[in-house]
Amino acid sequence: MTEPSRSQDIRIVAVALFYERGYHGTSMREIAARLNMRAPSLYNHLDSKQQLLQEIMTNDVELITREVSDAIATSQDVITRFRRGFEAHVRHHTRFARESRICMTELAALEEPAQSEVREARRRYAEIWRALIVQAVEQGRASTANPHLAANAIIDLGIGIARWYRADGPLTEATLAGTYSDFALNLIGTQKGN
Amino acid sequence: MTEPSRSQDIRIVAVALFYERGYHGTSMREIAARLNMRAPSLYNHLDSKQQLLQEIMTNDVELITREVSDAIATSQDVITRFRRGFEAHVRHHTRFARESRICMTELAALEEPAQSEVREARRRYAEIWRALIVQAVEQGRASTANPHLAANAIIDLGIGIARWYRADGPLTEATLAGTYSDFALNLIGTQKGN
DNA sequence: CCTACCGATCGGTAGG
DNA sequence: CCTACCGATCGGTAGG
Repeated sequence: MTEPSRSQDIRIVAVALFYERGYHGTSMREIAARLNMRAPSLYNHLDSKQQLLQEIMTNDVELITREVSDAIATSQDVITRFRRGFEAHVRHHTRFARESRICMTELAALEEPAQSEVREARRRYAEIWRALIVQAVEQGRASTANPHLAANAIIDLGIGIARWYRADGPLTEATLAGTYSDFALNLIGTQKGN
Repeated sequence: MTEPSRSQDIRIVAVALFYERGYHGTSMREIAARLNMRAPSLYNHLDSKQQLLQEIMTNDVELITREVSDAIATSQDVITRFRRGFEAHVRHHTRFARESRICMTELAALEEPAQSEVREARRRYAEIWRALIVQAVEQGRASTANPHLAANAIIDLGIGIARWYRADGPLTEATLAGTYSDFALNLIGTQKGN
C-alpha cells in the first residue's frame, strides 16, 4: 500500500510550494506536477486545498507548543527553563522554517473556523512565554519592565529566523541557538551566565 | 482634476486589501468595489496589478531606509545613533504596519526584476544595522559576539511589531518605541542609561 | 491513477 | 468612467 507515504509526499510538496509562492499563488496542478501526477489524482488523498493548508498550520503550532513545553519542563530554575525553552523555539524555526513561515504568512488564507482555532493556539503559545517571563521577574532573575512586550519580542526573534535562515548556509543550528539565547537573556534583563 | 488623488485612493485600498488577503488573494474587482468603481476603470490610473505591488514595496523599503538614515545622522555618539535609529525603525513598523507586512509577506509575488531590486534594497538596509553594531562593538560600547546575527535580530524585532501592533490598541507608539529600545540596547550588550 | 470537463473567476482590452 | 467581453486558469467532479 502506497497510501500513507503518498499523502505524506503531497504534504511535503505543498509545504515547499506554499512557502515559495504562497497559498493563493500555488495551484493544485503545480503540486501534482512535482509528483508527476495530474491534479484530479490528488483528490484520492485529500479533500481540498484548504484542508492541506489547515493541516500544515495546525501541525506546526501544535508541534512548537509541545517542543517548547517539553523543554521548559526539564528544569525548576526559571532562567534555565527560559533558556531551554528559547533554544527549542529557535530550533523549531530553523528545522521547520518553511512551515513556520507559512503559519505566519498564510493565516488570512485559512478559512473559518480553522483560522480562529490557529489564532487561539498561537495565543496559548504566547501565554507560555508571558508566564515564564513574569515568573522570572517576580523571582528577581529578570528585570524587564513589560513582560507582555518582552514575550512578543522573544517570539518575534524566533519567527524572524524563519525569514532568513538557510539550512545549507555556514551557520549551524547550535551556534544560532546559542547566540540567540544570549540575545534573549540580555533582552529580558538577565545577566549572562545564569 | 481628480487624477492624482484617485491614484492615491487606489494605492491606499490596495495596501488595505493586500494586507488583509494577500496579493494573490485580492482581485482587481475587489479593489474597484471598495472605491465604487468597476475593475476596468482602474486601468485609467495604473498599468497592472503588479505595478501596484511594486510601488508599495519599493516605496516602503526606500522610506524606512531614509527614516533610519536620517535618525542616525543626528548624533555622533554610536549608542545614541543606535537608539535613535532603532526608534525610527520601530516607529516605521507601527505607522506603516500594513505596508511593512506586505513587504515581508508578498516578496515572492513580486515578479523579476523588481523582486531582485527590493531584495537588494533590503540588503542595503540591513547593512546599515550591521555597520552600526560593528562600530559600537569596536568602540567598546556594545559586547555582542556576533554583530551580523545581532543586526538580524534587531531588524526582526521591528518586523515582528508589524505582525501584532494595532494603532487603536492601548499601547502608544512612544511607549512601544521606548520599551523596545531598551530591549535592543540590552540585546547588543550595552548597559541601560547610555 | 487517468482524461474530459464543469462553472467560476482571474487580469486585462476594446470601444465608446 | 462604463458595458461587453477575451483567453487563461482556477479548484474540483464524473466516470472509468
